[in-house]
Amino acid sequence: MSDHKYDHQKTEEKWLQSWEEQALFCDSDLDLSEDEQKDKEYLLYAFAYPSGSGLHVGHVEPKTALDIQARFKRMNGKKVFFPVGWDAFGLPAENYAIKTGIHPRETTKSAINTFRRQVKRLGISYDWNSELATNHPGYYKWTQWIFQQLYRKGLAYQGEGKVNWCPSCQTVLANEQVVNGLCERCDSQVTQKDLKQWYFKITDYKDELIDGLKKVDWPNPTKNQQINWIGRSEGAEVDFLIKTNENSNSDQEKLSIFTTRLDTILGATFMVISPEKFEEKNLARFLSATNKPKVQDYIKLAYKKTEEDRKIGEKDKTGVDTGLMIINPFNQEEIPLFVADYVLGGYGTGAIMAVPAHDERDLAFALKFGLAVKEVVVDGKLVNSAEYNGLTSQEAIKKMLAAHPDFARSSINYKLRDWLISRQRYWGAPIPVVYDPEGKAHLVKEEHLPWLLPDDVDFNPTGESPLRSSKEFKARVEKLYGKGWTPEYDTMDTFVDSSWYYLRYCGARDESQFADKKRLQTWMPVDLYLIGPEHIVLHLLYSRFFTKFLRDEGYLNLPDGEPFGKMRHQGMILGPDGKKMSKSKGNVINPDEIIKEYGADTLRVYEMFMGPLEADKPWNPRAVAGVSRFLRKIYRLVTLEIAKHKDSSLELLENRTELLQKLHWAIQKLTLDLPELKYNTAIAALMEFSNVWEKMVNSRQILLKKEELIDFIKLLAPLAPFITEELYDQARVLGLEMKESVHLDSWPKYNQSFLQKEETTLVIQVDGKLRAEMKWSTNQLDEKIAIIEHAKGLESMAKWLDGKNIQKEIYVPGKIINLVLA
RNA sequence: GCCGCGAUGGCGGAAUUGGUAGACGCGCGAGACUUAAAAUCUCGUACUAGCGAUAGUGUAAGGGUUCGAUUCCCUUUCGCGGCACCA
Repeated sequence: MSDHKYDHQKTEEKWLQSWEEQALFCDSDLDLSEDEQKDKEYLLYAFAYPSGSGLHVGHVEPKTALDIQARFKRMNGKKVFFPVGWDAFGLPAENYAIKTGIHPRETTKSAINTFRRQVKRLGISYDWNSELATNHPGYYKWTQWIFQQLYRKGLAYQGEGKVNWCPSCQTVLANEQVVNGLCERCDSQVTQKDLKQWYFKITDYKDELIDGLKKVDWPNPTKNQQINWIGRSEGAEVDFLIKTNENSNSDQEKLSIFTTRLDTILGATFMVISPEKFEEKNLARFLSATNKPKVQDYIKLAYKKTEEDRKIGEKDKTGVDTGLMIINPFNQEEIPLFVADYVLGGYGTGAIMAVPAHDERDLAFALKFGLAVKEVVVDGKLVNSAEYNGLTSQEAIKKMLAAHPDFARSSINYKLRDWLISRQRYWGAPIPVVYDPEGKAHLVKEEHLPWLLPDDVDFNPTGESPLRSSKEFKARVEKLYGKGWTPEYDTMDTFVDSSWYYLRYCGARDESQFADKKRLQTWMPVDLYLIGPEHIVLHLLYSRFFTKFLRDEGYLNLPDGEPFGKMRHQGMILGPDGKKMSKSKGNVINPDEIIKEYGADTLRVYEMFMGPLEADKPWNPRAVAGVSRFLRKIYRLVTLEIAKHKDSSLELLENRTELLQKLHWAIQKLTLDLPELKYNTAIAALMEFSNVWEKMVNSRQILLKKEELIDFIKLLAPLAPFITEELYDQARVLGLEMKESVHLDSWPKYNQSFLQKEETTLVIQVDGKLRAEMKWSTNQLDEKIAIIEHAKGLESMAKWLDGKNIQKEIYVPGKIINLVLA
């Protein structure tokens, strides 16, 4: 008899090589017939940034989860497109270059090589023919092309924008590099600096970005996050007047506020303006000599804070009294004007009326500065509001707007801002713009795309964009456009790269267009997008914006304009200590080591078994061994069964009902759970079946017919592709007709007749507490009266029912009986 | 601070159109095999009381709706993700 031990290392490498030779999943033919298109399945994993430290067990989870989906769908006859790529531009490679002098191109290349090797070792069935990397000129040519299309439509424009600036390092800092307002490298105080930068006008699509969410199958919380981010709110704009001493009526300064609670306007006891708006309107000219320096000091201080600090610091509110008085147009009341940074310059009108009785932030501010609190809505009705008393909030708003069109009008505000894409960095796609000697911007001519990222660049921070140090770049522009012309030195935000990669997959090698039009038609939209929760807002919003824009330009026939039909999220794999894995905590698990010790199948199945895909889950080294045990047991059981079939003296076991019930139950469970990505319960079902099987294994008779044995192998194949391929191969001796690979075979079917039991267990409760059980024939579960009578007559029920009055009898068919006493 | 999510045995988790809480795995305990160990297998394992049958308690805390709540509603606590230049 053969040895039933499984050598994972040898076996996995054998099949890896075999799959590679057969090019099993590189369906170079992405051009489907119309008939085949109905069965298309485009599976997308948020492509990864290839970090220098290699693949992380956290990467393994979503890749495996989608791979299982890909294999399951293929076995169910779908045409699967499962591409792979690398989000290869970005800050870490550049920072590494500053530190070591090694060019980001080199580190990125070797990081991608490492990732590619590791991903292949996991047995992820990607279509490598469509592989792409955003730093490749063949890719970023089209990133630049999209920039140019946006520019032509007026959706890319230049404006002033603030950046975090470290005066000591002489460099722009990412928010991530600012820690408590200090530079992470040198601990200097970070300041804000104004720069002329490029923006994409995503706000043109704000309403469609909200409405489109109705058309997609995304988790509701994700939709809500997007909706709240766009932050559409309906309200009113009201003009207040600043009371100044110099002028009487003629040119009184207007100050507009936006409010969603116009009904509370008679409860406004002060007004707050943002530092930015105060400066913009030059209100300092009205200040008294004593107030002026005070206010200006405050504004200076506020400007030093980053926006995030301002938002987070909201609970400890700061502000300064300007000494100016503002006139509420609804009752001519004079209220004081404060400058405070809890009001943001960029939202609404940059000024608010403060109603401390009905707004928590205003209340906190009022309490700190000793300001009046006036209640104007009680039990849903207005009070202290003159002619509006007694009205509901809604009625009051309507009446107020109707009565005073001269200074109050309804208005809709959005939190969404335009997308700032300029980065003063090297490792990104150059913005394809040149400036003429007068400083006017022109697009780089299309024949000059890709507008190559220069190589002769000094990465060390000098206070200016790194591309400025390239002689080649300047010379190139003068040569192509004329003397005195200069390039744009900034590069694009890496979010621009990642906003359209799922389109580029449909034609990754196409040099004549951003993607193959026919393949876009075939494969878009994406059928399942799996991304981490950290991408919920920005990446998805930007991608949807790009898709809608390209559709509007006629490049994409996608009526909904929604790129991702169904989307789900994976959770985070935490360290064994339950904390986020990080080098500094020393709790990082390396997938290579797990593969070496247990094999890729174990790693895959373990990660899928840890818990629900979307949950954060801590790593448990011992539980990995448990999964390995499970797979080795399967190997033992299957090879033993194959051996039994070869022994002609053995016969099929007669009473196999329990085993077959469990098998068909498991087939059903996996058929339902796998498409729902409920892998943890699917694996549990396979374990339950193998437990039943194992208990019978000492029998000298055959337990599973040949076909049933193959069905079981197929059931496990999407989850553990290596060991199942090996077992499938060994099962060829059974002489059944089989495919070249288990992964090309079809998904097993379950037989309903094994799933129905003759008797059903009913639970009997008294006052909602479990007291007894009874069995009842499954096809007579609608006999309510007989069932309740039987339950009441049970011997074990006597002690609960004797001498008691039953007030109510509840029967839930097939489930419970509840007898309610007093 | 704002937006979103979560909390179930010693641990990861299972169960929700409201109907037997704890599937499956880990760990732990006992046993079998073995000279022994490893490996493997069998049985047990929420908590409290009891030899046991059994009874009571129990899904972060408090309250509510219901015949019945892990599931629905309200309040609170704690934890996680995002907050526009990390990707």
